Amino acid sequence: MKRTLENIDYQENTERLARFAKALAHPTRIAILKHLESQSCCFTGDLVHIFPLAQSTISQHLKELKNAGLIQGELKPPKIKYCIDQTNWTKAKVLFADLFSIKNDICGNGKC
Amino acid sequence: MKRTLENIDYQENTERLARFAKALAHPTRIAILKHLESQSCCFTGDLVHIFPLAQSTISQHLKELKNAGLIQGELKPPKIKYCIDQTNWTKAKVLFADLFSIKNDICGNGKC
DNA sequence: TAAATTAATCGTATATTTACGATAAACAAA
DNA sequence: TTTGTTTATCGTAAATATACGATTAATTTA
Repeated sequence: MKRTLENIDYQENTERLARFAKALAHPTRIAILKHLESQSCCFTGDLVHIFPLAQSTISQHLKELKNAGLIQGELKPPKIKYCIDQTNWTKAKVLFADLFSIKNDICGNGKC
Repeated sequence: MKRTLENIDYQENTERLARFAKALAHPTRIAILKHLESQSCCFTGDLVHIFPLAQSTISQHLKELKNAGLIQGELKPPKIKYCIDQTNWTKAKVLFADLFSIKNDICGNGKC
């Protein structure tokens, strides 16, 4: 970015969808989410063993997923259990589905 | 990124999904796609009038969408008509739907 | 209390992204 | 041929993303 950035006002959903997409814009994060889905939940340490990445790097990816609202962490001292945030996960699912289904609105008024 | 980058081998679909997500990771590009869907097609110039961004910036966003395969340009000298690339658009739709539907596979073997 | 375990955060280096203006290229129209 | 229109590309600046190792913080265990 540079100088201005204009601060364009996009539709709320457009902004939200872009944020979700950004969180999904890295293969490691997609893989983490897939793993969370299949295992329902997991700890940071599990992921450190699965991926050939530093613990701090995994932690950073988890932070981004958390900031995007796609996962949530539950304290299980001394570990932290991460799970999909079902509410936002569903929200994201709907937003993506909407984007890809516009084409089906043949008459362009949302009624068909 | 830095030094190593490890070059982790993720599943083909994971990589592809991440690339699509990256293309969608900016509100301007989402808005461009929504506009393309509603209008079916449009010229670069149209977008320059719609968004308060420099022509070169719009062009750059279009390039990224094109590189991701989500849109394609057709020469209509001296203009260029951009449309959704239906093939890849469908591919992306399926990949996102798959990601968000893993949860429905309750028994974890893809059979339910 | 001391040591071990777990995960976040800090500091840092490099790559990529995003924006702009300026220029170039392709073509139509005069 | 010259001019105007349209869009891509170049060069550049600033912000963000991605990776690492080192450190810190919280809690359990010995």
